Amino acid sequence: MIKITFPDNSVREYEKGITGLQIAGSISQRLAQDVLAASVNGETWDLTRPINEDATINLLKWDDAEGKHAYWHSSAHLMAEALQELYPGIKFGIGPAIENGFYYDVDPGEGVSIKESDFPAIEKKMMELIAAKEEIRRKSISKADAIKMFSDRNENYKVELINELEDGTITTYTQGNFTDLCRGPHLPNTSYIKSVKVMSVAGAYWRGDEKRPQLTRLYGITFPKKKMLDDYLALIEEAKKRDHRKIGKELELFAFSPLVGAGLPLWLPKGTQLRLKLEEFLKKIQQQFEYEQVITPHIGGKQLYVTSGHYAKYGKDSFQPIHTPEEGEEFLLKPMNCPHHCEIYKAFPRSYKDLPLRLAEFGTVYRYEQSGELHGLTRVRGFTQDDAHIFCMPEQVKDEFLKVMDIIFIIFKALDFKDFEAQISLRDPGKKEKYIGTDENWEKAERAIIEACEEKGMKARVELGEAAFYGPKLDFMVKDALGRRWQLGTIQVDYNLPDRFELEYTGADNQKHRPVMIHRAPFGSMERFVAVLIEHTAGKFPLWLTPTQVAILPVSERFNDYAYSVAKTLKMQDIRAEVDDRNEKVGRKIRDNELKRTPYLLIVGEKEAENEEVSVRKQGGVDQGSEKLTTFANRIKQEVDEMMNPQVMFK
RNA sequence: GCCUAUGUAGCUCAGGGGUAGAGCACUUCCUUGGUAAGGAAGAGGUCGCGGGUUCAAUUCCCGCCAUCGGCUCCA
Repeated sequence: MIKITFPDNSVREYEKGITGLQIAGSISQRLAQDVLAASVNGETWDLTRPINEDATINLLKWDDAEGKHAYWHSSAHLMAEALQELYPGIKFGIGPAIENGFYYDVDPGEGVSIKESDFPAIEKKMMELIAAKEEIRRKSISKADAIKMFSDRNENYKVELINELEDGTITTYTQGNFTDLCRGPHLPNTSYIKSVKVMSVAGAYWRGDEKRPQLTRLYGITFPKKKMLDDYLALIEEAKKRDHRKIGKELELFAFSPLVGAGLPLWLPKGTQLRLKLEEFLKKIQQQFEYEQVITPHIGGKQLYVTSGHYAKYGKDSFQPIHTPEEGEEFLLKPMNCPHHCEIYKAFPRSYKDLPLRLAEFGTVYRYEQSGELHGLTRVRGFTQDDAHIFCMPEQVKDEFLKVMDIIFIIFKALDFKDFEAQISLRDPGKKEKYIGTDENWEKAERAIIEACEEKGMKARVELGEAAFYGPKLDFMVKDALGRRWQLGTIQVDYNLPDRFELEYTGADNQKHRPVMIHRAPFGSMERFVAVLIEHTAGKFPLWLTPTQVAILPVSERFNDYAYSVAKTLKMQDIRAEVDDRNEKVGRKIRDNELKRTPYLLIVGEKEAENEEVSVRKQGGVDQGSEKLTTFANRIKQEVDEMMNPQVMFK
């Protein structure tokens, strides 16, 4: 007999060799139906794997991440099995469970491609294999046997994986005619899967390496109930309605033009109003934090970027140099603002009394992103960073870093961004050649970031190899409507550019010292930030961000037509109030659905009759009582002004 | 840059070798006191661009461009 301890610390005795599924059955029939995997001493196991020693067990269901993971992992195998049936000679790469569903990377063979039109056949085959209720069996295998087994089947991708595994830890899972190298865990059989959907197909490089073969990646998702699949698909449809590209077009915020070029957004009047409000908002905060605003040109001489190191690193992959009538003279579109700001620092001799020097600029930069990377406003080739560079003494770094974090928190709070993630990006210690600067400087900078996060008590994910090439960074990531992560705010500690530009200050000791530079952009870029803001609010921005257009319109017999034409000219959509005059045909047409979403504020009324009562309505048309037109107009104006004041916002 | 898909009216989309269709929106008129009202008439397109095949191409083929979903990249 063995002792099994449950999450509530209760203990039961079972026969040696009992399985998770049997334990679940001993508790209740329902649990035995719902359970998908078992956590045994903290390790996730198959339900059918015998337990031979005392153990702590947690039975995992759909709502447990690990349960769902096992479910989707088995689904990946199921899809692979279906593919093996449909595409003889197909070779398999890897097929993991992911956040929503799973994928499998496959090589269907020379000249064979799997297309969207093939999905129904794949789904049909998967359903057949489900109906066959194939048992999924785990087996330990020696490294030599594994290599032989997969070599015999020409599964060179799998063989490559096996070669990296340690002998004695290798397992395979088999269902029907399909055997896969896999750590598991898996469902007991294929019939657990009820509803399947192949979502999309994409190319994916083997092991994420551009230089290696490109495999076909099939994404899929499965559910234990048909309704759950329908709900999931409906959810995606809903999310697509929040797509900033769609809303940005509807609200006339921004546009693209083939003549201007891909990835070069045009800010339309209303989008510009929104953006300027955000910029003004940040400027006010930055004033309080003692930043100084600067302006620098959109181009810079080649030597500027040779000095900064960017030319060597990105020169070939950037917009190419601008030439002048002067022989050999070259300018580059600026891909970042730092070098310009370094030159501002160098414009004068600096004393320790001048530091920290905080130079801020809404700097527009141009980067030649790969064509396939462009994405709405979130990934563009010309964008404006809410950039600033803080030049400070080494002992001021942490304090300055913390202050920047404060600014970011203020912004996220003001805009109700709750679900952000923080990520500390360090360099890949194995690939030091990818980065510029000394080991000592890197270590100092990395330590400063980690300590600052600890001091703020902020949990941050640490990613190796994600650092910028000149320094480590702390990034703030926010998800878009479809759950894709985008980096917004960023803070980067840089010991390298000050070296390259030979920046100096005179210390209290009358000696020359090198300042440290902190790059930071709380929004990241105005383009990406607005995009994410649109998706988070579905285009219903907070009032203080809503560009306001206060108009007082005359009321007359022809009111309806006149108000309508004015509203149309102004592209008004948000009607906040209307004259309450039941004897007139009051702007019925204005409440047209199409007009409702304009980020404009409209007050209609008669200029002469300033004492006219207006009815004030909430969204949804609920009467909020009435007040004088002028009172209302003034109140709204004041309301908006107050909301624009950061001091009021964060009390 | 790579893989997949798409590109037809302002928007959402249908169609298909014989020089274009719907709904919504738009214009004019009529009707209408209520949160996406109804009717009549009208306007609107070089069917992404460039080649090829054909008597004839928006449709078939090739190339390019742009866009969607991914991969790689992201100073």
